[in-house]
Amino acid sequence: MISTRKKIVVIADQLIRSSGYNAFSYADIGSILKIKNAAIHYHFPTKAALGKAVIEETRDKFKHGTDLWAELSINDQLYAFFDLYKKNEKNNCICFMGALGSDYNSLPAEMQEELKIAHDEISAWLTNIFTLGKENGHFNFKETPESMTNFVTSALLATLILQRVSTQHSMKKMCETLLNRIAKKNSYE
Amino acid sequence: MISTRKKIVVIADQLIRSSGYNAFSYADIGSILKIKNAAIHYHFPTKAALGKAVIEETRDKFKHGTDLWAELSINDQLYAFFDLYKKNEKNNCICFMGALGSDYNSLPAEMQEELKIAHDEISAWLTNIFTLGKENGHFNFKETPESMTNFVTSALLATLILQRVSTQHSMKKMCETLLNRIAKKNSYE
DNA sequence: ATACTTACTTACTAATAAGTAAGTATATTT
DNA sequence: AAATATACTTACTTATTAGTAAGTAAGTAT
Repeated sequence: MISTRKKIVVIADQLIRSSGYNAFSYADIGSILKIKNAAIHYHFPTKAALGKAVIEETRDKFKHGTDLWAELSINDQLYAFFDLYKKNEKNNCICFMGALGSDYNSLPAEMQEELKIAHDEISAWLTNIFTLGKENGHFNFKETPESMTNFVTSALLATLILQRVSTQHSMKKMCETLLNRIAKKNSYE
Repeated sequence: MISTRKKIVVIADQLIRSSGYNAFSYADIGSILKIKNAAIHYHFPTKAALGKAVIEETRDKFKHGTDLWAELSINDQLYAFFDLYKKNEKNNCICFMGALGSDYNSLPAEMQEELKIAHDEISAWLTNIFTLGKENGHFNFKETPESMTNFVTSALLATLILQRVSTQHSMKKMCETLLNRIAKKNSYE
């Protein structure tokens, strides 16, 4: 049995990533869950608190997910990371960083801070993957791991956004292009 | 002397790219221009019409800009394109495609259509640059020009967004990385 | 001189937003 | 059995939103 609180966060997350933070209201969530406006305020006094909770939940999920991948090979961990974006593509959602980063200046301060922390955590994880992959010879690229992290997260974030505007953007193709640049041999797929 | 109509479009453009389409109101524009709400409605009956006008203006500026570049070398035209993003970086603005693409599902239909046209025009121009550059040997990359266009526009769009969230993203570095991948020799800067 | 257009202002409406105060039913604790 | 906490609903407030109707001052055309 999932708590109402949890359900609210899940729906808010979907609304943020499909319509944007400033485009959804408590009424949208209420009508989906068949509860009143005030019930959502009971769990999250302000919209900022709800927005922050969505980012926290995303951080938790990422931490939990990457912990589960820890026993996989470096290659497979990178593929698993790519799969997160392919899943978003399938659900017609952009990633939370694309959704909230583009609205950054209109976000409440507590969400801005939380978003920065989330970005740093994801970047740190991916940079570590690239560092290890380079050390043990699985990966072969000239740039620094940090630079490659910026490169890859940028490409994946933007591909989700641009898919809405044009049919020519495909996550599968983007992942292949990225892997060609990262790995010695493309053993993916 | 700049018309009020033009001023409204310029300010709306800045507001969209700094705060987002759903985060700005006619009141914001009115307070900047010291005119009343209704005066903006006189020029743009609906917010959708204003939003559409902003995209049309951006299309015009791009068309005009690229026409002026037509006599430059292929390399210099690409650098000029990169400079558009560096200018945005300086003004602490994301690009209109990043701002409106991420809010795509909450945009009025007439803006969605206009945005798709704008994307196709920009993609077509850049793809042509890559095609010509490849043909005459200035560029040297394995992917198709179309694929490279997706790659480059994604990287530039996302770099502007992610700069808000992290100091580690630099447009200068991203452009260098991209040029390393595009050109035989990096003659840039 | 009169009619008409342009570019507004004043003064509003209806809808929606986030947020709150007070009450209620149900379960849990003491 | 009484008190308390949980998870809401009802009913509201205040602010802001996009949008409109009617009026006006200044210029332009006839």
